[in-house]
Amino acid sequence: MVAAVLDETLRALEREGLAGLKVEAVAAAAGVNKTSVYRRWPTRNALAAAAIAEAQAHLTAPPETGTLEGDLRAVLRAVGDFLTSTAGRATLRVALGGGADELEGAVRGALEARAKAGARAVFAAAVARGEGVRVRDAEAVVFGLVGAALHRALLERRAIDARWVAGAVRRALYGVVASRGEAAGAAGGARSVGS
Amino acid sequence: MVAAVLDETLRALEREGLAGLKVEAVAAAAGVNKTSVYRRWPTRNALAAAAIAEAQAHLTAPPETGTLEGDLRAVLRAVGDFLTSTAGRATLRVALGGGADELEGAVRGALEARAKAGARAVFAAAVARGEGVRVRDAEAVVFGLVGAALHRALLERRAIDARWVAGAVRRALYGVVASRGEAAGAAGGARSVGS
DNA sequence: CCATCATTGCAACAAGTCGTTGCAATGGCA
DNA sequence: TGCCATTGCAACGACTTGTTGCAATGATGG
Repeated sequence: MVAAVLDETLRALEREGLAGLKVEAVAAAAGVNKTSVYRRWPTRNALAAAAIAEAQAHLTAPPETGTLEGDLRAVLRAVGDFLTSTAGRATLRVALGGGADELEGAVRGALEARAKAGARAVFAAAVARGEGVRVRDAEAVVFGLVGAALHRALLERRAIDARWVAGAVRRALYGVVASRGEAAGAAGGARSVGS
Repeated sequence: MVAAVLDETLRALEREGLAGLKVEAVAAAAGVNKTSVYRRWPTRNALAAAAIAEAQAHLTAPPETGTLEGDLRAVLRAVGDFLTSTAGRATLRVALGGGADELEGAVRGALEARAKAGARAVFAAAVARGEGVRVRDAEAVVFGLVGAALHRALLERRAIDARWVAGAVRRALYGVVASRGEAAGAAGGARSVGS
């Protein structure tokens, strides 16, 4: 019963957002009486928080690949999977809410902490391997990539596939300005790195 | 009366989103009877659509600066201003909605078309000037920058100031990998370009 | 100055939603 | 069997939503 309700809650959050979450509708969709839902989760926020916590618990960090470009691709693919799942879209809808709500802030904080930790880990490993990057750029690069994925998944509504991920990571690392004389070379060379 | 209601509608959309929009509350906040609102805009979506259309009508394209980096900074600053305004946040909340709604799709389409047009114009001008970029990358770069701004404004909730804009554009154009031997030089040199 | 017309305010309404409560039914466990 | 926690069910009061009829207002034109 708990699992079914939390699952339907995620589905409802994805569709309607936190403000539009209807406990009674969730209960009905889960084949349960609304009284049971109210008894276990007294408020709308408690129900939403439980559903989101459940969803986050199933997340797992991508494995190391041995190169910064590979690691970033893996991270961005994981972000893409998250952004195209019901759990992820529900989480994001709550995180992107108005701002006054306490739950929204907590979800935002959790997402940001996760991204920040991943960014530092991946860049620290790259620096240790002697790749020409600075840990100083870690957050900015990863936040930028996650932002690009947000734009693609939530605004453009296009698929976050391997091809797009590879291009985004390549642009983030090497830019798009042809540096003196080695025009397409950098892009082509970079494309052979990573998973 | 019309202006006051549409203004309050934007404020309400920013706070509560499309699903949480309460016509009666908007009317009260605008110092108007709800009947008058219902007569002019029969449905919730009609009211929201009118408010968003009003908001978009006041937008203006940033001026050309003479360099790609300067143009991109101007565009990103404009995006930042939009994302920190009531009108912008309201628009985005609607655009990022569940997906089934017709209004949401229309708003997404309008935002994307605007970004796409800006991207092509800026990159086409840069290519014409002989800067080492390809128009092919225009959309990807601008969408990536807009996405980064989304992440910063809506998830991190940090200010989109000149410093951050300059860094984001520099990274987008030149990347973060120190290309053979000119480690910090590329960043420092790039910083002197543009507005 | 008056007649006309559109706009707005107001009060009441049916229908529906929200969260609570009291009580009965169910089912696992000793 | 007796006990306990969990769930279903029906009813409730309070509130919200969108509609309607009617009166007040105010601008325009003769």
